[in-house]
Amino acid sequence: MLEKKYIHQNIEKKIYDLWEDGDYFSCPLKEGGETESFSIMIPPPNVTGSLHMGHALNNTLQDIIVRYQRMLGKDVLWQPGTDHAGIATQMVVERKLMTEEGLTKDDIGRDAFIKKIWDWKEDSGSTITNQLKRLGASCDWKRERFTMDGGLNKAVIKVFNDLYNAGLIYKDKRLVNWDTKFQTAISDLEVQQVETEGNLWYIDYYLKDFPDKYITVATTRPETLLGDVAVAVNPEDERYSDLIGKTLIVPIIKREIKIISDNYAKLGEGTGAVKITPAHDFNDFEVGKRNNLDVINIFDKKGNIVSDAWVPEKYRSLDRFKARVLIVQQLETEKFLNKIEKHSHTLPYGDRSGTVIEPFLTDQWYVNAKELSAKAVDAVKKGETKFVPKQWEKTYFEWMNNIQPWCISRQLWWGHQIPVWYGPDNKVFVALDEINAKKMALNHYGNSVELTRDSDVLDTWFSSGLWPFSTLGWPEKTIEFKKYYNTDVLVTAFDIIFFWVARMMMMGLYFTKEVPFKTVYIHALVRDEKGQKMSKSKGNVIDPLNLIGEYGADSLRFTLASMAAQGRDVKLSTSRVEGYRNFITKLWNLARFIDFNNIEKTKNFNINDIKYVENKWIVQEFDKLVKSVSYNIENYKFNEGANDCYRFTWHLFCDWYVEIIKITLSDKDNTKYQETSNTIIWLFSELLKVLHPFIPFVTEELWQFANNETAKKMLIANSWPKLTEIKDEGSIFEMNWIVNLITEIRSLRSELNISPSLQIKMSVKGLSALSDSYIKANSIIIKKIARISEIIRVEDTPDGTIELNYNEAIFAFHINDTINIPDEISRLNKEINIIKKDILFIEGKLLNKKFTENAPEDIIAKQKIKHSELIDLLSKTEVSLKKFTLMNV
RNA sequence: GGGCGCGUAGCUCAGUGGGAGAGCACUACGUUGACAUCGUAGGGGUCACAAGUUCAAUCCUUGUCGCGCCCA
Repeated sequence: MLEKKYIHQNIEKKIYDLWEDGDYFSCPLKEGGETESFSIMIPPPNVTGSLHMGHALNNTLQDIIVRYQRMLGKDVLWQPGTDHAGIATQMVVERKLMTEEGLTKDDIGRDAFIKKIWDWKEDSGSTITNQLKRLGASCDWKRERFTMDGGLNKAVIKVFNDLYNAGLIYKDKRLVNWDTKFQTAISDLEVQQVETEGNLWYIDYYLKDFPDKYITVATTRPETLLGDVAVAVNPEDERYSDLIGKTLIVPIIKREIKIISDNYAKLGEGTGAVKITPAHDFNDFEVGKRNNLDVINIFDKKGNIVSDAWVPEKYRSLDRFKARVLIVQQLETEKFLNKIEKHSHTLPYGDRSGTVIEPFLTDQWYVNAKELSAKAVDAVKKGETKFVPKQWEKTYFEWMNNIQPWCISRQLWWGHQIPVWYGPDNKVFVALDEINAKKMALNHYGNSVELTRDSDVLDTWFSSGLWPFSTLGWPEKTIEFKKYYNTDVLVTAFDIIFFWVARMMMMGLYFTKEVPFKTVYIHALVRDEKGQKMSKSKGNVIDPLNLIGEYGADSLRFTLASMAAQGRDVKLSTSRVEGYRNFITKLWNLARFIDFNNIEKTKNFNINDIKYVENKWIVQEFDKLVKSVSYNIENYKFNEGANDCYRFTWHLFCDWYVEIIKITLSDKDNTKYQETSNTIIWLFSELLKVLHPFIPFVTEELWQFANNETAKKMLIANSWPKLTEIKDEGSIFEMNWIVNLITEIRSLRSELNISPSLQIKMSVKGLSALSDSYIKANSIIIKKIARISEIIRVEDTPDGTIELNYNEAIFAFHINDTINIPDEISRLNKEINIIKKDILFIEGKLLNKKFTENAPEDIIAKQKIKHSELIDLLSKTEVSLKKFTLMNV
């Protein structure tokens, strides 16, 4: 016997262990070409991360796809793993080191610190993968990889060498986004532009040769005047045209700088004159290059003012924000400050550190991304990789076409150390390892010299970019690589298109000559119920693990799937999860109904042999479901697939089919019993298969119940349902006729406030032969569900009955005692008015020549049929009304 | 400034060139040995606004208003 309730807490863990113990997640890796393969690479979550709603959605969708493809019989690999997340991980371990031992990473040194990180990874690095298991993710855990694995490191080093040798990696001195907290370069994608209320300071720069004349420049960063090398004006600006080439004195430091003409100074903006600080502004850097200006750096790595001799003593080593205050004070005292205006502008913040990012001049390694991007763009244009929904291609092209050199070096300790060694004269040797570097050095210098390895590491995305093939053992020519590359689909959110999709496309095409995935499915972002991005600072985070704990993983999965409409964000509310939890319960109770009736699978039952109408009807409806769910999963319409499942299970199977067959099942001697009991257990069992990708736990548990004796394999390893051979439109029509009739009777009863407990007699007039056969065949069903005591065929409907016009017939209900004549008159009048309005509407169309001339025939025919039906209904309803009017006299 | 998307029931969202649907919430009633995490029935919508295309527009086009996101 099944438990009275589905208690997910007791079952999910048990089922998951059974799957793992039975090795159901491992890719079969069948050699040869007979079995079609299907592969997905998980977007590796950050190793320091814990499961949030985005992960929950992302992995639910992947799991649906993967379970479905497995059931189709394909050789499926879902490759899991985590990303070493340079800054984030280093930050976590640094913090831990400080709280537990009171030490900084510099106190213990690089090697010891890296060991600490590995220790941490050993202890805590599997948090998120364990959470994915709770969600039900059926990844091939035995193949789990980490972007810092030895094998992946080998791939990274090879890629660096190859790209360097091809001239696609180079060292350059440019401005980078500098994080003063972590003291490393970061990607511009890791910089958040934040709208900030600030000031615009107007500062007077006096001319050297005309001490009473000055130019006023406006700046949001007065402290950078220490690094000023020019003031630019627009060549068209008449106000300044005679001043170009003249010398100005920078306030405070008294540096002499030139007034230059450059289009960067905009005519209408501010005073029209801008100070140029090439070392601390991306635009100024370009102006400096155009005009051959010096580059004067005023900050150290921490964002403090440098302590060079030329810097006034009181500013040396001073924090950049304190320096600003003091410099403004000094400008004011010395009368250089013209005015201050409120000004809102955007400031760059590091998304991990939360500090203001500085443009900073450093030596870094770059990948010539422009060169690599061309093929990545072509591949999408040619359709080798398709974006779903298609609109995201635009975003991809937009970014790819404006791609900047990719800065790949990071001044961190945690990551793949750059395979570059420097000779005593800073000569660069790029090699696979130190031994090879030494050989190269020996060749170059003629004697052995001391080499120093570049201390920087590579951007995390440099290694994640290789993920689709490095996880398969590349650069070795492994059978995994042959079988599973390229992958079928990448499932991810749009915010990762630039970070990751673009990089995998570039790296994949360069190194494997193939696109890394045939499809990129971009799903929504999960927001809270008000549509706001979930964030810790807003406190609106819904923890998926809490939801799993309360409602079960299946409920959460089903909710996410049913809300994953393409091109729209998912606004999640717990009431929704609760609603779908009820769906799980409904399914459970369906099983209990079968259980209660002691129905078990019998051998030698062939679904194609069934002959009773209700069974043929529901089986054909089920075939429709199978087709539709397959289509919807294959086309990434998860919400529609989930809703199909919901509708069929609840509103067809439970609400109608089960109710209809209850009578049959209550009597083992009923002629329909054998077929019907076989059909329901067959159907239930097949339905579990269709639901399994969405709600794997409860379906697996019920599968055990439904297949007691016969189940050799767990549900996860069973085949997706095949369509039956039953094709009988008549049975569908008949059952719809019955269902609609019952619905009408129920409506009428409710409208007339007839107690459900009251069984009423029903007279029927004017049935066609076909309808009559329907009534005959299904009278027991009608009586039971519509609460009818007796069905009598009559020539004329008796007086004192309430009449229901249904298709060609009239159904009259004998409720003399409780009848309320005035109420019935008003009910009929209301109905007549509605019918008349409908008739007018349709006649408006049919009398319109333009409509009859232009509209397609089937539409016109439909309208005509509807019209005649309405006319018929009207006349019959009017007859009913007349009878009551007479009675009312 | 450039780009993308969204305004449909009280709320959260589907959907379609031929009289608009779901979940939740709401109202009334509870006959039934699967299910009160339930059942039956019901109320509730100028499909943001305006113009255009069309025999026909919630859907296509354009514009307006409001909202969100991405990029600079």
